[in-house]
Amino acid sequence: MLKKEWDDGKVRKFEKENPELLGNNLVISFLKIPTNKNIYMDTISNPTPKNMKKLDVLFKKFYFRIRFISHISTTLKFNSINYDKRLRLIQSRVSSTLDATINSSEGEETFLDLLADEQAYNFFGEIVINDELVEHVTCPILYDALNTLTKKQIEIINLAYVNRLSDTEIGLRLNKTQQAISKTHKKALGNMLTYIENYKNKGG
DNA sequence: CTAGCTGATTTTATTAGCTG
DNA sequence: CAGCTAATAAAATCAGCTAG
Repeated sequence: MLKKEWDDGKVRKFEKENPELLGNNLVISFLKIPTNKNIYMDTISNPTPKNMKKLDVLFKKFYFRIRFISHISTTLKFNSINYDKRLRLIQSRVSSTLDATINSSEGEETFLDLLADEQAYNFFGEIVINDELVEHVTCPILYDALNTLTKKQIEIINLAYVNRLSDTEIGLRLNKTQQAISKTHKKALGNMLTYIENYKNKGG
């Protein structure tokens, strides 16, 4: 490659006449990149429209990149802060229920620990999805309590807690009114509670 | 952008009364 | 007693808005 024929005098003159431009942090960063510096020297030494255009395009690209990175960086920071905020908010709202600790024969655990994963793996490593709540329950008392319910009650409990349907949706599926579902649902929970309380009172 | 407020709408719970 | 309905009360959710 030919040695650059730069006019040092012209460059010095230009820099003397434009101290603000050359003092600009963005311009300083731009000129730190060798390719940019070369085009800059070319353009000052030989300011043809072609050279000027080249330098202009190069600087625009450089500027866009800086702005883009800055934008992405700000967005990421902003989003991560909000994500964290939201997480803490959700945590503060639900912590009193499933995260509450209870005493069991296996020491201290939370209500969340009593629930098994929705997805379990069988002997062959295949995912098995159960649609029966009993299959998800690992707490023996809860398991027994579930088994005291009527067929209808179990059906509604399954649809409500496994299929995540609302009372209205269950009613549509079973051809019953929402109120009927709500009543049976409540009755089922009440029956289970009675069973568990009786078990505890007997010294379980 | 989020939290918080408000009014509208939807969902859930309760009640009274009926049937098998 | 279990299970159902209609009417209605209560609670939860949503959409739109504002202040910080």
